[in-house]
Amino acid sequence: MPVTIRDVAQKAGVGLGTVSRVLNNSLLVSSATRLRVSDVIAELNFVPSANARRLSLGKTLTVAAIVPFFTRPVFIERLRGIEATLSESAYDLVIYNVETPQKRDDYIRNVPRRERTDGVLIISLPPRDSDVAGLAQTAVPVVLVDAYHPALTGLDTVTTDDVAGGRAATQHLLDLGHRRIGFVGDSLETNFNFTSSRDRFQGYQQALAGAGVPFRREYHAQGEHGRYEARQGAATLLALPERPTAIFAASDTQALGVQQAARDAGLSIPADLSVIGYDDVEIAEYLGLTTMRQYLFESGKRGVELLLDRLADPTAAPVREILSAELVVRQTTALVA
Amino acid sequence: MPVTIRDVAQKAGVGLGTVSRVLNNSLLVSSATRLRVSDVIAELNFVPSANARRLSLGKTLTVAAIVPFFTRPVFIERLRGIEATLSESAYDLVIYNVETPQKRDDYIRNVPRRERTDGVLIISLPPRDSDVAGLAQTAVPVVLVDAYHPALTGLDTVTTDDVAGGRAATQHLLDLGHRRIGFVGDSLETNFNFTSSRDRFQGYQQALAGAGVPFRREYHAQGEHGRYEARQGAATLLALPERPTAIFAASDTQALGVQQAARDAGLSIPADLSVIGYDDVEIAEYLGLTTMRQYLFESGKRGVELLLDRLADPTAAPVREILSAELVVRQTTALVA
DNA sequence: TGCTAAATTGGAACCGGTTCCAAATTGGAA
DNA sequence: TTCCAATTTGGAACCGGTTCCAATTTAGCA
Repeated sequence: MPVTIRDVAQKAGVGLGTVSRVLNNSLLVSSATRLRVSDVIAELNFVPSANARRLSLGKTLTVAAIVPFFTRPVFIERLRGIEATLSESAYDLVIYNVETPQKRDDYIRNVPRRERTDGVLIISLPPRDSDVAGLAQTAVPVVLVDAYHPALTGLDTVTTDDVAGGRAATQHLLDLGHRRIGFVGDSLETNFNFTSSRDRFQGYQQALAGAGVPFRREYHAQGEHGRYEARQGAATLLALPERPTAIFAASDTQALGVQQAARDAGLSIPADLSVIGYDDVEIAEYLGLTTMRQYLFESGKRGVELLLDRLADPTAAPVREILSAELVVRQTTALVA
Repeated sequence: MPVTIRDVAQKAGVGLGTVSRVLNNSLLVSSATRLRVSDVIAELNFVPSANARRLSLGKTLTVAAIVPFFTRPVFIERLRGIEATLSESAYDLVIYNVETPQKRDDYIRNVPRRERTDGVLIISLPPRDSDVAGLAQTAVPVVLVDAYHPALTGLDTVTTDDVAGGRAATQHLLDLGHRRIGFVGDSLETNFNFTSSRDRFQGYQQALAGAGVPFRREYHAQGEHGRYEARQGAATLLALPERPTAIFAASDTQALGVQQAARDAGLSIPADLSVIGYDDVEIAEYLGLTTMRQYLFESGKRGVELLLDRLADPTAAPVREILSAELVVRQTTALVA
């Protein structure tokens, strides 16, 4: 029932190869013919079948993004960069949302296949050792965004230096005179092997060491990622006999939980407790939260650009890009009392 | 290079029709044959080409969602419902993000085509009169979610009764004794013809009328959707000689702007000013914002369900579903002083 | 005007599935 | 044992594009 390229060819009185050439702006068509064919295409309201095109080209014209919890602000912002950049190209975006370790394994193993997609972006999901062999020799290009594996040097990657970011956040608190600094973050071992919290914790430890402040195990609260869990973790810290005067939360979401805990404990911010978050999500500005700004949108954008580059030239040397994070001082941090 | 169904057939010593039957769980295969073919499929790590399948079936196995500003929390939450429901089916989701009126027109006109997709969800974008003819007779099923057009009675729709919601929000303020109630919302005419703010405004007027409170034009602030604009609009209201004692914001985002304006004006909430929002986005709970809860996730879920039903039975009578909204009282509303 | 190179054009073959019809096999009843 | 119906199997034709090669037309030049 739909109009096909053969209908157009017949009506225009040309061969179907010619119609195809017109569609693809080939230079091998005389302008008279091009005009005639274009008219018929418009007249019949012909739109070529994307599927036939894909099959014939042996490409899917599709880029896949494998992303965990895609409704969290951090991932949304990265996706926005991906979408904005990709929408200018000929590729469609298909999102694979990961909410369980099973889906994660399924997608990482089965999405990067020529039959499914032309290229893959893996967001914030560090490959496991068992994935490495598969990813190192996939038929389609894979770009890691905010994820890394030491053995996957062949893949383009865009990461943020979370260790440096964690150091900078902690240094900010040290500079304000704080010495009793707590850390509220994800469990060091997560189901999804997220590294950001772990790396920021490492930066925290480095900064403390650099300032000659001993790390106190009891100042480290870890739990599932989320506001509620962070609130509980922070509550424990604030109940200590010698409570921290400042808390570094591994994400803005967790910083909100810390603020709740402070409120619960009757502490005012920043007078009694300084709080610094991480990410600079949209709501942070509204809440006046001091935080580390990550270039989230940019990371998605760069990821797509690297992927498109690689699709254009599969032999180019792999690129490893590292974005920086930047301290944004607002109203939740102050000199130690 | 990739393994094809013919490779499998050859290796298993069967015809390619038989392999296809195994893939599609046809009953017309003996179990011995099925087993043998399955073994070869596993051995060769064969995955059928989705494109070839689509072309052969004449279907795209894809559902399109046309959604404005997909990074806003409200739309994200609807998309989450869509994604969660669709991921259980055989369909992939392709998101068309609308950020300009041009894209909107382009997508509404060109996405609902058999060549591109099997079904379309249009989110929060009310069709224009010029779209009606096209949508009424598209080749593919279209479901409207949070959007409506009186002439499109043939389409399945899921909407929320925003007029009733606006009435309920306003009634809550009236019940608390407020009589000077402001409204901060979108411009009545928006580029995208969004109806939610307009409808809630209508509910607001109805509730006022029902309580015998005259509508005061100067209590109505309108502007572009956003926190910043709402802050400005609210500032104007709060600067009036006889300022409102309560403000109904057409969305939670705008309610945040109203709160900022109150803070700027040195008013405390809810002692000096009651504020109610709309949507109950995630952050509302954290901020203790009184608001109207919409079933956003549910709307996406139902939209997909209606679409899948229609794909299964194109002749069924169109369904029109209306979700309700629910008052959630938190800490930003109180009895009038 | 005749001839050759360059520019256009037509359409078969192909991409990798599904489907349908005809052929082969199996099983049961007579 | 024979025959027929039911079950199972094989593979050609098809979906609608692209591409490549051969054929045709056009253009340039002696």
